[in-house]
Amino acid sequence: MTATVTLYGDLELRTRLGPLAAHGGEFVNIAHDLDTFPGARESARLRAAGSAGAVRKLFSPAVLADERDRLALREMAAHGFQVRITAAPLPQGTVFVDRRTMILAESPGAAAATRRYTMSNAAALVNGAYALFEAAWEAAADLEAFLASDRPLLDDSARKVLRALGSGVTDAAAARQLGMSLRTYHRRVAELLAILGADSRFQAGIRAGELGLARD
Amino acid sequence: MTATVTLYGDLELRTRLGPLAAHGGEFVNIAHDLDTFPGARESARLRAAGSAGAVRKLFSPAVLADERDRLALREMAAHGFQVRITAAPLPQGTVFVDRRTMILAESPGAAAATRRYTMSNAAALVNGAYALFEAAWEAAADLEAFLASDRPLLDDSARKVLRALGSGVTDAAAARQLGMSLRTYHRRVAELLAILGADSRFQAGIRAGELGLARD
DNA sequence: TATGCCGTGGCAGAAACCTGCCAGCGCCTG
DNA sequence: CAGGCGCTGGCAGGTTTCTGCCACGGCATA
Repeated sequence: MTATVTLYGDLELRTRLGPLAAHGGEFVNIAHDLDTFPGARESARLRAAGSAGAVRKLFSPAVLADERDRLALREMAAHGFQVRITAAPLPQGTVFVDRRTMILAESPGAAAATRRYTMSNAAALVNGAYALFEAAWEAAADLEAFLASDRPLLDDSARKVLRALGSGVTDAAAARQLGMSLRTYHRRVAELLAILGADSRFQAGIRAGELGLARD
Repeated sequence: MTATVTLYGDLELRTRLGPLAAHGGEFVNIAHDLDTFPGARESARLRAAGSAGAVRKLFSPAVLADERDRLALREMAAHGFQVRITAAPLPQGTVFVDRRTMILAESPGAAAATRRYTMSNAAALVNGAYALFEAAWEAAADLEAFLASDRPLLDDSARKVLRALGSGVTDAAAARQLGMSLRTYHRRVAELLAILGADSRFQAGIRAGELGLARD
């Protein structure tokens, strides 16, 4: 294979990717959701019997929109795949095989027969992209942690409470700032902690920090 | 230019990169430190007069090891560059120009004349790598936030306290788990909060979460 | 040996946080 | 209009956290 080739259609992708992925080495899949690459829902299960520990999957939060896909992700994780969610949209799908080959999905919305993929084993390109993947992976949240918190859609009130909490002032001061009574503030804090699935403020802070909630 | 070419030595890099970077469009620089790409310390200053807002730089924490480099980064930020630090090592340097061209540094430790770079404007490759960059960027910490916390090197004891705190149990339970008295645990907690520059546990939790300290 | 320093642990008092209880108010519905 | 519901705010009691104080033990040094 020359360093970089274009694959036309899902059939050609499967033809080329199949043998690469079949021998059980390291497999990395980065995608917007389970539609980014064809057969993602099925291939995960087929591979489950192999060296699942070498499989890493990074998705955008969009993958969690569908209940069945959430179940599918959980199943992957239960089979030993490492699944993480990043806050970024990941509009472009990427697959790494054994850190030597990468395949990029070019046309997210195209039909299976016309969809194009770019496949490369040029060391410099693969290594560079892989390093970026590692950076994104490092910062991404584990699937279960993500689901546990469910990346809550905090309403305005909750955001304000989170910000006040994060500023480090006493509850009395924060309540005054927000123009509510201390009792109400305490209620809001308790609700926020419940949303974040935390039993303490520190634990809630870690969750919020990891999910980037304090940046919103 | 064909889709992907190899550049040999820093001189050829500058010859090709110079015109691309000179017109002031978007410029992204991803690097281990300020040695990853030649002239990083000088070119940042030369560019400062242009559209600094379109310059983004992502570094690994190694870039902060040298005091002068920290000052250089601060200067970049003061000139309007966006500078972020990711927890990943970023062994491979990458430059994106206008989201259409990317250049990857191949030999981090090589001498200037023998160092190789791979340059590509293949849309699929560039877009895919760029998406990964965006994911890493999204999760990276702003330089000032990083420096403010200074990514504390927590010793074993502090890590244990952080983990105990993050588990959500009471201080009494955590102290028992760690085999220390409640008073000592409180001292350790206070020290950790001081290290994180926080006035409350929630605030400290956010800091720790954003910095990925809970994962170590 | 005596002294000083440092870290630990117990205790106490204060501050901060947590939550149940209840009254009051506004809104909605029959 | 009356009744029900939800939310707010004050209060009280309890729990958790915070930190100063002091005694003690271990270690290093003169």
